[in-house]
Amino acid sequence: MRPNKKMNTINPTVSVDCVVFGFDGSDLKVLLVQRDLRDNLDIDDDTLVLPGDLIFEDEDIQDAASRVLLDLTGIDNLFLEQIGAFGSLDRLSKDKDKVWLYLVRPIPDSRVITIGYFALVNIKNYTIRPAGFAKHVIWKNFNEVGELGFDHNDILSAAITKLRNKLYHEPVGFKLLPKQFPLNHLYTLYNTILNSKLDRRNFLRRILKTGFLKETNNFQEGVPHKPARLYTFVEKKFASDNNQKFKFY
Amino acid sequence: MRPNKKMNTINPTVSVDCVVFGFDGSDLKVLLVQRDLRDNLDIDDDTLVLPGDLIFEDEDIQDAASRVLLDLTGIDNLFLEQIGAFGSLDRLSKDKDKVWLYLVRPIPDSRVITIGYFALVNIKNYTIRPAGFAKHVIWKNFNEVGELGFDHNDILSAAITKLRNKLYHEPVGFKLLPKQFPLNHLYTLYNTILNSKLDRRNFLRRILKTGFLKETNNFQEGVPHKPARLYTFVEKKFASDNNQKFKFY
DNA sequence: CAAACTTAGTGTAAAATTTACACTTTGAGA
DNA sequence: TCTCAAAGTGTAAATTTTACACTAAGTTTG
Repeated sequence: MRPNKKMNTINPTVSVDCVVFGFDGSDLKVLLVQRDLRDNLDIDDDTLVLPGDLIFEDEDIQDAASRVLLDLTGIDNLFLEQIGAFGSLDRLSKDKDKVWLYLVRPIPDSRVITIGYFALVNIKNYTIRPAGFAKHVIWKNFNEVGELGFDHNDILSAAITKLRNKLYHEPVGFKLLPKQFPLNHLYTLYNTILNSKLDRRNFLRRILKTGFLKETNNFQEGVPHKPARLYTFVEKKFASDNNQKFKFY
Repeated sequence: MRPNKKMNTINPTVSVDCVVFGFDGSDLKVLLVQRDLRDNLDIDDDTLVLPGDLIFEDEDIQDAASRVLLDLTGIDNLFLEQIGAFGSLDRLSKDKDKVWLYLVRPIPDSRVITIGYFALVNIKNYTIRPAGFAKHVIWKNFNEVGELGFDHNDILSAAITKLRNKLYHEPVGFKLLPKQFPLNHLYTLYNTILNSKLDRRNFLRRILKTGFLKETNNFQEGVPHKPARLYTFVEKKFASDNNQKFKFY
């Protein structure tokens, strides 16, 4: 092993943690893992945490985040954006967290700085979960998230703030929906995430005026009422229009 | 030395780098250091870099950024905000960067992830620089920044983007100006940083309507024309008004 | 098959905001 | 006292935002 070649060894001082948001049509959801089940530990600890892991020495940080999500959930190649670095000195100092660290980490006392990422997924793509994941990966309603392990509530707070800001300035809502969706789903999504009650007609008019939506000739199926027309997001249009003044809603 | 007590040892894998913006009345400036002079190296390398350093094991990241700025410039206690983590695998791989690393770093080949911070200062507070700093610390016009060491151009890009966004949504322009300032300085600042040519009357009206400015009974002195009235920023008013829809200009 | 139910889909007028635009005033300096 | 440079100031037209409620269409139930 040559000195300059780091053979995929673990970097014990830097980790990534991912906030994965989903939307089920009425609630905003976050992907969480129960760490004792994930790591096959036989301890009295049902703490939920964000999916995350230490990085490898020769691994790009964002690649590490992708790897974690792929390993854990089978979700590949998704929209990922950095939230920031979290490095408080006491971020690993809760008692239960220490127990866990001593059981699974090579250097349990190491100071670890974590880089938070956030992702938006269409939750329907992941309702049929590979069997192995079912036990320890859960979609939790954002509003019902309790105390998480480590400093993960802080990371989650930063993520929701970022999501809300993005919703105002970039067309990201679509990432939480299927390719084709009725406008009312988008409307509900905005109201849910922004905690608001927007005027429906004004919302529809404005969202259409942006030009990011294209109507299809398909309609909802299997609904017990008049089926709504489905729309798609016109991905191309955004990059060009990407000026500072853009306000999505 | 007890095992859990890390006696202020250096963490060789995590650093901080700071983008300090200043405004001299007509140009946006960035604080840069010439690393060979800073580190007393007798090498053929006049590369400019952002002020930065490795962190200590028992040091909060943001505290590390503060320390760097205090050590280097005498600037204490300033507005600092995280930009994000930068960790590309090749961020330290330019030839000149490697030479420098081998001369000053305990573990020159270590993979280092850096956390970027950005700061806004009133440049006038720092024109009288303590003698020791004068040689290697410079205020460079933002538009004239060339190739920096490491990945510091990337960090700078992220910083300017962040600054421009903040200018739209938060009253941060004041941090770049003295306590009392004429409105035209603020106007020039916006035009300079946003690369725009805003309508002057509309700008003044809107900026006053926000309620964040209070007129004083003081006027410019020593100017060869009608002295303008000076205004101050009413710090308190912001936090309360901090709603999502706020658009500063 | 008719009635009831549920959500889809649609327009307008008033209010508020934004935009474009140019001349007079004031103090300093020559 | 004349000149210069920036300060300071208003309005009308265009655009955007807001508030607001009924009809249409498909599904289900009796």
